[in-house]
Amino acid sequence: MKVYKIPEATVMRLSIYSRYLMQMQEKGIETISSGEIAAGVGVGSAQVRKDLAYFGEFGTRGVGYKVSELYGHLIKILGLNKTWNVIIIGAGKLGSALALYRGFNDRGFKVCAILDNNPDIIGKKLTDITIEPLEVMKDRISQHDIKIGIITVPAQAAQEVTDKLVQSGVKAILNFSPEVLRVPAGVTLRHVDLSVNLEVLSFNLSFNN
Amino acid sequence: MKVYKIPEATVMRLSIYSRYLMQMQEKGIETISSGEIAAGVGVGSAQVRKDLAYFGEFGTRGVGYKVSELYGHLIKILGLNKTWNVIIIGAGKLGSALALYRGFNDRGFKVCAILDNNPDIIGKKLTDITIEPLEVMKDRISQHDIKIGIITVPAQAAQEVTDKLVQSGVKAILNFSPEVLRVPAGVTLRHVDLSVNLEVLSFNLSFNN
DNA sequence: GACTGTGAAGCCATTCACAGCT
DNA sequence: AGCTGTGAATGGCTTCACAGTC
Repeated sequence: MKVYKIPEATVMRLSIYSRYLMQMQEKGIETISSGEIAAGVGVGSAQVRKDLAYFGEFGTRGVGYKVSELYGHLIKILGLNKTWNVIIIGAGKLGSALALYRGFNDRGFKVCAILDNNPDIIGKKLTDITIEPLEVMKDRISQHDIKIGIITVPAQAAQEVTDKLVQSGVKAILNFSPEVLRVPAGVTLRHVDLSVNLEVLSFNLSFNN
Repeated sequence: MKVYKIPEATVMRLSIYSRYLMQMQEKGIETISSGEIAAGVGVGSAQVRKDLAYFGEFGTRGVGYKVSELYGHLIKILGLNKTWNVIIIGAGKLGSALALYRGFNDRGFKVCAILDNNPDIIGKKLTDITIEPLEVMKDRISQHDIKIGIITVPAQAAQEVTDKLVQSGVKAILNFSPEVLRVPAGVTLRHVDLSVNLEVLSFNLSFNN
């Protein structure tokens, strides 16, 4: 375990392996090989073993991996052996949809607050949380010890919101706005660019015929 | 008929460059250098030039690029010089949010149909389109010559819906469900895995301290 | 002097292939 | 015999550095 930098692609695959293992566990499967995991998630078996090798030796030669054990390791590696409180900024359609997305809860992410600056929707309830104004950002973040923020505001507001989140102590940001954001060192940023994803499809359709 | 293989990362950046150029154009800027584009979107200037070099020589040495001209080239490269009709399968919160997402319309994607199998929401109107049952899939796809499908159904329904889309003539799929999908050769697939994105953040928060 | 276009170098992730265990 | 773990080979994207052009 003498590793500095883990490839991001590896981390994403670990997340996918862990979900696959959860399914296998529910099916009652107790032992699994790298080849079976690979077939299940659409990668090569050497890739699976290499990804795991960054973090230790979890298998038994000649046998494979114990599903529950490997799953436990992956959950710990991914930091999912605790609940992460999350704040969403932007309570439009997309922000509201994410706030109610079950997939987050299932994996240990809890949306504790959703903020917006539109007076027309402030006060509206989404199941158990209420849309609040941006002013409460700092309070909610320290109150719930929030480390992760999700941005679903329009492009022109995104950098300002980002700065406020960072200033309030958030350490990781998932950006759904179509804007390239800057964060200081020490803050992790990921960009889910919806239009870019469709445009890659458009490119492939246009270019390959 | 692939000529050269274009890295996917390049295509994604081209999409981002094009959006940045649109902004610069609106600001009235007529000429721009690779270094300015690079600074604007957070990459290196050599990267910008290499990305463009896959498709031709668009600049003038010693000067830079004409914004409107380069923008036009990128739009054509990305296949955005036409309108793409899109179908969404799954009219839950996320599917509805995507159906109403302005960013798609702004870039030439038109959501023509949104389907679901839940009788409680079939018939509901989202602005100008109405939620319809899955049975109309094939009709809508041929009627609007739809090549792109977006999947926002639960995991357990995703592969079945994918197969139906492919069978109905869709050639590109954007998958928002947390499920690894299989498509035949000739169909492009992209996966936007919301949980994976949060889990990468969780990993970074856990691992780097 | 400034900036593009590009071969070469560097770097990083993936795949191969096999030694090592069970 | 079967499967993991891993050094070596491969392949591919990014960065460098500079010749070419305005």
